[in-house]
Amino acid sequence: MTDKKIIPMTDDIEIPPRRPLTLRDVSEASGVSEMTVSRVLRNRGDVSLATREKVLKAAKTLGYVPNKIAGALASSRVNLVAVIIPSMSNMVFPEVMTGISEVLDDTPLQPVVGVTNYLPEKEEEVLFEMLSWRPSGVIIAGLEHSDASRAMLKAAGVPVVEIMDVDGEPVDAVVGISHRRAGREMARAIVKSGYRNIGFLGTKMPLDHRARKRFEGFTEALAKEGIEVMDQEFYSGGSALAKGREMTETMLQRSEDIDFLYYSNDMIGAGGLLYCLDQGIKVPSDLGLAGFNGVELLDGLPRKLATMDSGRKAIGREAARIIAGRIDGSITEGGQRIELTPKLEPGETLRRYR
Amino acid sequence: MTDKKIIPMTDDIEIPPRRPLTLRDVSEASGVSEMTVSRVLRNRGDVSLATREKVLKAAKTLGYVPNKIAGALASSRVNLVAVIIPSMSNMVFPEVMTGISEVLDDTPLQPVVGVTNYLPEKEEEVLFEMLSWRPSGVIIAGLEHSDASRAMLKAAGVPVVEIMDVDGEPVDAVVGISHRRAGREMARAIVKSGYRNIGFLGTKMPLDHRARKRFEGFTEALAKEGIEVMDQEFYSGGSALAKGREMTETMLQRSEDIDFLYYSNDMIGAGGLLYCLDQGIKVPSDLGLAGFNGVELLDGLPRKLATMDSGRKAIGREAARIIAGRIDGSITEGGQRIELTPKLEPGETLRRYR
DNA sequence: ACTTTGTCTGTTATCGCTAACCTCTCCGAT
DNA sequence: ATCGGAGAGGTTAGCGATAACAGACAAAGT
Repeated sequence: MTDKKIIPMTDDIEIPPRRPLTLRDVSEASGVSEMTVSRVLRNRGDVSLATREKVLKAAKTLGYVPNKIAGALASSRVNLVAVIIPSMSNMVFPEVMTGISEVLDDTPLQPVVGVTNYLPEKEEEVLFEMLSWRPSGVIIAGLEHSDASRAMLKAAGVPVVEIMDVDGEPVDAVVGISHRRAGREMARAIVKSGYRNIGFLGTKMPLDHRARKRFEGFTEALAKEGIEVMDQEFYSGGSALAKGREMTETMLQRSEDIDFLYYSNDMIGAGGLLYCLDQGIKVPSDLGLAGFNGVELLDGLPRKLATMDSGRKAIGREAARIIAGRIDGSITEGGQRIELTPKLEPGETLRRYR
Repeated sequence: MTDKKIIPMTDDIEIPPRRPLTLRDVSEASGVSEMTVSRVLRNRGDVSLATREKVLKAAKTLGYVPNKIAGALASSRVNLVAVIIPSMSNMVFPEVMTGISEVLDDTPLQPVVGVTNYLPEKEEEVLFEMLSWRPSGVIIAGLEHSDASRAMLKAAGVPVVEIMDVDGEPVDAVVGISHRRAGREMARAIVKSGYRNIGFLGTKMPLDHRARKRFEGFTEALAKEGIEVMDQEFYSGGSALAKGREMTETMLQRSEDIDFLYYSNDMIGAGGLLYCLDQGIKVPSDLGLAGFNGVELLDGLPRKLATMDSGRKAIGREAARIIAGRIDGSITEGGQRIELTPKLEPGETLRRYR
């Protein structure tokens, strides 16, 4: 207040700050200590109404944006939750994110996303990078990680929730469904409907452990009925819908007797369905179809594809709840395990119970 | 090295560190100064091979993860680029992200995503939050921002690239297409194909400025031909594909003479197309259809929907290039403007030139 | 032998903020 | 009058890294 700086007076009202603003600038502008400004800006401790308003006004007119880097370092509190997922471009992870955001929006926490493209090395990199920002929690897809990744997760000293899958050993908490079981249940439903010559069409199979586990559960349950998968086809890359068409065509030509196609996800399943309708193949009487995930896209198809809802939004919500609870102290122990039950949605591409 | 801590000796070999590791721990473990460790870990300055190896080994066995918060504060360098987009769940932004990542992967920079759900207030919040981490650059969708947001962007003192749209005044650089022009061109193509009774079906229209501008350009070009949009229908929320069906049904019932439907995006367009095929409506002879975006999903449809590719990946790449260039100093001035040209893809839902 | 140069490593002072502690005032209870 | 304690705000010391400068030492030049 007393020390005046020589400011070149021009016609401008705003003096664009070359150097980014700090608490000190606000403190000088409002005539109180930096600490008080800090208190006002964080709504901490007792500050008189008058001072509070003075400070807020100064901060606003200056356009002050607090530096969280400094804040985080000083308080060793970071309101970030690392979310590590394999991909953003299929319909599944955006929905998981929605569930996570829904819950975190009511907390001071903020999700930060890292994408691994289903590559373990990339996962390791992304994890390392994210942990170096010292997030307050980690949500990570899948249970399969490199040793180094697991070590980092353990050493991070923050809550970790592995999501999507429960078939395996989690580092800490886990929220998901059993994909093996999902595969088994679908197999049973298919057999129950009277199909016997079954083909499997899959995606990114070496890398997508969840798809792999579904396939394993699927073949296992079929084996119990004395049935073997008649044909299989894998792909990766390209437009899933178009790939679904192509693969379906290929398989139907190769294996004429086939009467059911189980797809590793709804997108290629939808492609297959559209292909069948185009070709005038009678679905579900001559050929049954099923996918996996329960994406809402299916609602717009001419016929509703049989699928199994994987509860993505719920998974996101539960995972976020665990993280939030552990951070705010309302949950004290770790290692929780939430297994959701996928629901079979028979749609219209599975013969009615016979 | 000299001061021994009392550690309860158990059978475990690893002593899980309760307190997160710091440079000091590595420095003590390897017998050199913190500074040297820092140099090794960042590959800066000269360090003898012997020391380097010693340090790296210590860091690895301890499982040290550098604290970027401290690093960023000390160096006032943050390798993050804030990317602010309205939504993650449609197909367009994941593709933009792909373009961005492609370019940033070759740099030390890392994208961090914030989602606004098309809400200006949320955009302001997200922007504030991200700027408080002092990113090295900002990529933000759209040219329409609240005054406060624009002020923050200007004051941030980092390169800003507004993407997707070029119809308006950017804060700094801009990369995108002209949606007004896209609308106009589509209108011309439609009229040229002989359609006259044209309906428009749109999404999230009050909030999605790009869709609005396309609509404006569209009606403007039609007006030049003395044509008025015959009917229009808007929606928000729900499964886009299913909504496309519903809206199409509604409109066709309401306005019997209609012979063309222009959709504000490919997803609802695809829904409309599927509906028409279901109903046995002759596309494109009795009814023409067109969407917008050029999403790859269209490749799998029974008939290829007319659309206009918005070059999302290219937009992401160009934006990232500007940011990267400005940060590494290879680009010195700001304010660049890159207008990409959307390409009409007539597909099979637009009558051939008559 | 003595400076010069370069290589490698250590020391010191921040970066912008917050935790923890401290001071001062004022007011009611005793 | 004295004391306790709440309310309001200030002071000091880091948080964990890095920039910038400052040695130490060995090889090289004169």
